[in-house]
Amino acid sequence: MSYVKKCPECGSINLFFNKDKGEIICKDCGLVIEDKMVDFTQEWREFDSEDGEKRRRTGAPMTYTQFDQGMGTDIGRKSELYGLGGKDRNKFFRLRKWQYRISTAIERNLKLALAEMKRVASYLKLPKSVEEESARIYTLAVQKGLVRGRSMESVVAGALYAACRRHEVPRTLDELSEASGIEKKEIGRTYRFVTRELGITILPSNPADYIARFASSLKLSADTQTKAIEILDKAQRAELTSGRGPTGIAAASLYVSALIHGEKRTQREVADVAGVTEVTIRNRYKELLDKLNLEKDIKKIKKRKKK
DNA sequence: AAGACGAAAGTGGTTGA
DNA sequence: TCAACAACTTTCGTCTT
Repeated sequence: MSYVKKCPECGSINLFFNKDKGEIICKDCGLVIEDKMVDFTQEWREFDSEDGEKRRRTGAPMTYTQFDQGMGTDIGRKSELYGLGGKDRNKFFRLRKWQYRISTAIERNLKLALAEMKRVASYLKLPKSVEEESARIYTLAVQKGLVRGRSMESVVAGALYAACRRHEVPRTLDELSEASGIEKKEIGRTYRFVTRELGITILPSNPADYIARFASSLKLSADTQTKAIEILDKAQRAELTSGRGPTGIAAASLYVSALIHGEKRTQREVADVAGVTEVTIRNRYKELLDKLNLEKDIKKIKKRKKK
């Protein structure tokens, strides 16, 4: 297996390693560098604990979701004091004190923020990869001093939102807002600010990414989903999508395709799960009918019903 | 009676001077 | 910093099933 250290596309060394999918992805340009990777479990067997100690070559995985990336040194607790004489004992306490002092405001802030992030992420059932990315973004933001003057929570929410977008598992601002208790516009503001300051480029979110989630909460069939994506595709080619809110488009496509497949949902229902109003769905829906001449499909259904 | 449709006025955010 | 502007929402009345 070739061992990749740099992204062949943009040269970045900022690679993202997704254990579940077995992929390596470039965090900067999104290129999937290596997929279908082999097996990452240890290749030896442990017959007793000593054996394992000897053969283990690495420590715990490095992660951004721990405030010190899982690599800090801990000076132990009292239980480990057993057997230390008076001199050593004093030394031990001095070291503890220092450690405490060293953990500056930044680190304490990070600790708190990452706890909050974990909470929100699990509330939204976000995959680990997104949480990781979000933690990375937040860490960078703290290091650049971008949190100053903003509430920690809002930056956390902004980082999460950005991470979702990057990983193409978009959650709407509304959902983030509900989960974090931060106002929607506040999240949007910090999100824009942080991404701009950190120079993170975010691709405009793709309506297709919303389809699966909306469809499942509406209990629509896989066929309907496929059709909706097909419609979306056509809509994009007809330039109906630029400038419009992606959720509106996704919702309208789903609505139409549900209609075609005879799994009718009311505009209200679709509007609710998509977080837009019926009116928006209607507007998009009308455009879709006009530009993609789907009328014939709809009419066919109606005729079939009459028979 | 519920859902679909459309008009009109209001809202928050972006853009360009 | 302010005004114009586009997208979207809210509200409400009417039509259709």
